[in-house]
Amino acid sequence: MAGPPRTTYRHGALREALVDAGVELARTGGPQAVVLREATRRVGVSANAAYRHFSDHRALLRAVGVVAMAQLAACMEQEQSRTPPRGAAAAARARLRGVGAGYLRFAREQPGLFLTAFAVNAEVADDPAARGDSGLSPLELLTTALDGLVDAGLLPPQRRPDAEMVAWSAVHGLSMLLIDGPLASLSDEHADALGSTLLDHVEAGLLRAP
Amino acid sequence: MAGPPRTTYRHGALREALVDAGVELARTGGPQAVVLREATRRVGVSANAAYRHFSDHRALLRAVGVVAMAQLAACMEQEQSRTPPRGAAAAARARLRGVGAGYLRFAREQPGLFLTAFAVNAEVADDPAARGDSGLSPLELLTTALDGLVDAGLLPPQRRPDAEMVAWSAVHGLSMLLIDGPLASLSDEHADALGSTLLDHVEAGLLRAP
DNA sequence: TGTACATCAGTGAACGCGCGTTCACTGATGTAC
DNA sequence: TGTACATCAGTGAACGCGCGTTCACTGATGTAC
Repeated sequence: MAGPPRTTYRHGALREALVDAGVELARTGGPQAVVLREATRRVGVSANAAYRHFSDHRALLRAVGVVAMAQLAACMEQEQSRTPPRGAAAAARARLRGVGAGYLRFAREQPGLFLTAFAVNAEVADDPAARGDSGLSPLELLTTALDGLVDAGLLPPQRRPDAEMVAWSAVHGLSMLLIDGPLASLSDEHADALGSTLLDHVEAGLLRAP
Repeated sequence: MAGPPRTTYRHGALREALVDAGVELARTGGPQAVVLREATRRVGVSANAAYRHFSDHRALLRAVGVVAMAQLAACMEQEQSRTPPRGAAAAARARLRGVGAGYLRFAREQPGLFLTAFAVNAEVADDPAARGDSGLSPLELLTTALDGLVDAGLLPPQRRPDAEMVAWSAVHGLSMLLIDGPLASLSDEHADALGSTLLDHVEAGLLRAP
């Protein structure tokens, strides 16, 4: 983790190294585990060196959260690009599906980062680094997908305003039940199946006749 | 909080007093705020006196969680008894509605206790004190309501197995978005309306034709 | 090209804090005689 | 009814821990002459 002892007096890329260490801490133990002293320890630097690059502990956590948020967005985009859609309507549905599937997969595979992203959500919403390859944040990916469903004539426009919240709630709730909650001990197969079923329900709920 | 200084050497009901203090801490600051030393401080007792009644800090948190869980169940039951239903089908639907509405209301009105109940969820599931007046736990209230929908012929039996998870996810997810997340700054009116809409969606999703 | 110097990213030690937990103890209480 | 006594719920002090943060500092680096 700390690598070979520095020969140079100056580290050269301490900020990045601290963020990396912080990401690893968050990955393993969630936002609570992003401890400033531990990050500096892992990088092999004195504790107060962090203050050259972060105003305080929270700023480090925020930087870690930005990375987590970007990874979440990337996970969604990756899921979206898995099933090449044929036809505009199918493509629109697949885009929403990808958003949900990516969210669930990230929560399940990287619960620590997922919780960290959520923990700093409000503070990093405007950060241009908290985005995927498309340049969109997780929320923007959802918004775009829902807009696409309206454009395709699948989602009744009067249902559009609440659609974010309905879809996000369902998917976020399942994520939490699977991470912390009563569904934490499920096998991956069962969890995946549950995720699929949930996404079916969300789709059916949104796309049902008005 | 601490009341008048004890005249008797023995407290007499220290366990209850510590749980009460813990509940107040949880109410204000969530599970993180349930600090053993602070609870003893509020009761006006030395820190280690707690160890006469709890094996360790976690045991105190668990006891607080049991109270929170019972209050959650009571909130659901209260919501269920609000609208007296007419007709078996309407009654079955109202029972599910009450479960969801109570969950959302408790999360919104007592976020600290809500998070505490969730935090100790697995550990207090079997505790007979973690129940409402009906003797049912929150999960059992949900299960019972869903069974009632099947009995009333409203919920297709093949959808029954996943129904808990679908309903719970939606409602838990919205709760979290409202507490911690991007919906935290909503007005009560808007939050209530959102809750209603979400419950409509859940119902529509579960009860739609097979 | 070589040297003096300002910059500023690092160091090492220390701070105050609050936590959970353990120790040997004390004294109010209820009970047995 | 009065007294000796065992019980055990409390006390007070201390422990080790790890945290975030601040202090005065040092020395490698790049730049100006």
